[in-house]
Amino acid sequence: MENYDPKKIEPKWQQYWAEHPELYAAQDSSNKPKKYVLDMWPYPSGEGLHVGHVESYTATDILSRYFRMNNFNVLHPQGWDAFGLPAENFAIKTGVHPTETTAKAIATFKRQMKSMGFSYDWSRELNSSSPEYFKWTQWFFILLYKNGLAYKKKGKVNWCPSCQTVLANEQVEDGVCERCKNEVVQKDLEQWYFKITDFIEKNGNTVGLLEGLEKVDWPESIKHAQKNWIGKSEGAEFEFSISGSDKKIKVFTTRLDTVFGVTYVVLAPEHSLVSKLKEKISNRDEIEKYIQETKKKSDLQRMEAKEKTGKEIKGIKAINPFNGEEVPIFVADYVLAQYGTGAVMAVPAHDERDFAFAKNNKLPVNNVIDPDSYGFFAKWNDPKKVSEEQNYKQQEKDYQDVLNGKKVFIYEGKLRNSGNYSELESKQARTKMTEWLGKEGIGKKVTNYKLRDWLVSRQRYWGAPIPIIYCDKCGMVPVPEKDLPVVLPTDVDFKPTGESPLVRSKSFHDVKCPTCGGNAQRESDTMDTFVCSSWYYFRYADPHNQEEFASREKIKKWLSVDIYLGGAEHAVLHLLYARFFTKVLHKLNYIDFDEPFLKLRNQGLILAEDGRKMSKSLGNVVNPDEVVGETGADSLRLFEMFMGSLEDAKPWSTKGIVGARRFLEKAYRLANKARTGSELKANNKIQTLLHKTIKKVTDDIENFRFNTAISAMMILVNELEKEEKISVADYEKFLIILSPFAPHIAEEIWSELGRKESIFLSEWPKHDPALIRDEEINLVVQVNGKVRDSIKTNADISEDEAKELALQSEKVKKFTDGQTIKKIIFVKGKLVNIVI
RNA sequence: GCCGCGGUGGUGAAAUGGUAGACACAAGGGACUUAAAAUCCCUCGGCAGCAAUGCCAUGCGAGUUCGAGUCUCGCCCGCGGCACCA
Repeated sequence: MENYDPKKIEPKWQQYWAEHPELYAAQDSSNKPKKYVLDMWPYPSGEGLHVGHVESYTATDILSRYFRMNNFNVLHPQGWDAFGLPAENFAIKTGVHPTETTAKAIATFKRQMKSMGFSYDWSRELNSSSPEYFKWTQWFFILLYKNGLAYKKKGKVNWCPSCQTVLANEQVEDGVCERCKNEVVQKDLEQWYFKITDFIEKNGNTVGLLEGLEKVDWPESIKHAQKNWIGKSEGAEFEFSISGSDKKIKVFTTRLDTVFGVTYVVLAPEHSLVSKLKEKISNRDEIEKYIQETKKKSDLQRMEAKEKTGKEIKGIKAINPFNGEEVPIFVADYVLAQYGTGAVMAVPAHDERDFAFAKNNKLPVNNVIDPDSYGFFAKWNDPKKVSEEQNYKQQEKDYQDVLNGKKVFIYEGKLRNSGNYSELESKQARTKMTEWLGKEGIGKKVTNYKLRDWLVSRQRYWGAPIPIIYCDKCGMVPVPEKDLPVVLPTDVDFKPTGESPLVRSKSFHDVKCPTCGGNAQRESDTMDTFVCSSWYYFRYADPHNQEEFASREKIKKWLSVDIYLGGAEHAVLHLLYARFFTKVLHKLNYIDFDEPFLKLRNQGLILAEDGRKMSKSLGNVVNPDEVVGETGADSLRLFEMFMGSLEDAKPWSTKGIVGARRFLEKAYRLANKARTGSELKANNKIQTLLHKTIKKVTDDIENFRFNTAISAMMILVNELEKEEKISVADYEKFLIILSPFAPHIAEEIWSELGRKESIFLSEWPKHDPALIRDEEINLVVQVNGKVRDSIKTNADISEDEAKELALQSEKVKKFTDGQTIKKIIFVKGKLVNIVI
């Protein structure tokens, strides 16, 4: 055998695999059990594949190959989330059409993926920017539109001045654009929305977005992020009447139990009542001025302002229906117009924000929850924290401060100063109070959510056109299915103007109405690229279907996705939207499942060698092409899996990769020692280790612990190296378990051994339970939990024998001599602990 | 502020409540070589000791337990998510 030369063997086997698609193609007509193993499809950026891509694609490749060898019919496709701003921005700068840029980037990505030996079924490749694909994206839009789930609405929206387009709430992070990091401003615009809020809770037979999280195997952090984003809060809505007006102020609260502590009511500056009550307001100018001022502030400024500002609306008062008290009404920008009713009852004694505002405006603070009743002192009573008397005095003072309204108390407890409700616990009080509201007809139990409908229209070119036509006579008309796809025109000027570039394309914009044939115009906005990626996993099941987005039969065969891998940054973006789409299809009876991704894992970030994020500007990006060229794809695959656990962030190490390479070289050289059975004596030690390794690697793959699977194989190889001869049968078993990790070298050695068929047609080896049983163990002997000796003995030594053995140990005697032994703990096959 | 995840050698990291540091990188020493590379062997958490060995050690402090990196509580630090959501 020659030396291990990945430059030679890797291209050779990549070509072989390209010529033998039957090795990895998903089989629509097979009866074998299926596995759908999916990567989040990448945006084909001009920069090419990142080592972070390589990490997660290697993981799914290992799983796919492993499942195939375990006799599963595996669907493992790849495609391109090809619409998006970078290509369009590039076009603005250079005039090169996005179609061209995208095609080039895809070619690079695909070449790089093939050079890694990933076993994708390329016959199912998708490209979201191809008309064959976005025809169905448009079809989905119309499906939603026809079912009342897509609608147009004017309202406050997020506008990115740099990207020159609106953004969904999910695409705004800390007030800045998720893409370009510029500050987002609010604009009043008419835009398209998808009714994602219809699916927060159960919708017909379709399990909602919240409840559905309970049954999927996803990282807790992602589930949490989604729950958080949906932001469910249960409370009550009820009305304050206004003295001297028949208008009412509707408020939402989760703390109805504190309603006797209301000392004022606040309206958001945007609240419609302010203008409706104009005539009654005596300080109209002052209020108007305040509202204008807050309008000037961006959301970011409003959030950052620490002072709670506001103005009292003079001339009117709100009446607390529970006690008939008249309280002042304020406008203040700490109340959000978009949430709840845009108005709140303020209870400074029991809410930090109200407390801060009340202090600023010298408003009364009325305590209505007894802090003593609900463990206010629990914290102070902890003897570890406070045993000193001076702290008792502090407690006393805090207690008095709460009662006197000098301190805020936000916890629940027993009500006081609350009329008939005094002495009730918070929870009980809320129930009774809500009942009373219902009886009086002034309020009810209400659940609020933070999640808003998904804003899907974008004023950009490089996306799927929204298939709607505006007719002077017929109004809004969806493009008939037979006319789909609505393709992108080529006569456009890419320069962003705040309108979609499509507006200025004559060939695109003017059209005949499909209903009446009269003059009409096309909708010129395109769809958010997240719409394209909300349904692509269906298309892989049936990628060439001309009649449907995918046939029911194929969907039934392949979906749901069994294993889904991708970055955590999609926690509330793609992963939420895709679940919404699946739920819509379930509701409309296209499919019979309502969660798209059963098992989700996030790969951790691969950081640069300096521990910072890889970025072009820092010049610390690792290019997979270079690594493959220098060390080989198998080494890169192996090393990325070996670096640490899949889900953790970990820094790249140029030096570290040589460990992977050395391991492969050792494995390769072992072929020289391989002999057929008759030349060998039975080697129990090797047999045991081999079968333990098979078990460990199998378990580890199933549990995404690729790093420890590799170290187990390293241990095996280190041991095999010490042998003069090894059995071919044993060696082949090792090659098979290595093959998902390092497919090229495994194929190469396999064929060197004289095998004519691909190693990937082999069956995954099973460990022999009889062989992995240890005959001998090291019995650990502890004294008071400290290890004092380790005695080699047989594995099924009895309790009495073990204790006897332990007590005889000289090392142990040093510690036990002259002591009374209280007891002896025995753990079978493991240890003896002598307690003195 | 709230929620989630994490903190282990020089480094990346392993450890069903049962020998902490497997595996690998780096470093040091040695063999082979005219020499280098490659390869192989040895050492490699800290302190003390020639050694046997002992003590200390998984962010800090307590607790549960025969026994805690692992479980509980309280802190500190880092990363991520949410955040004037009433």
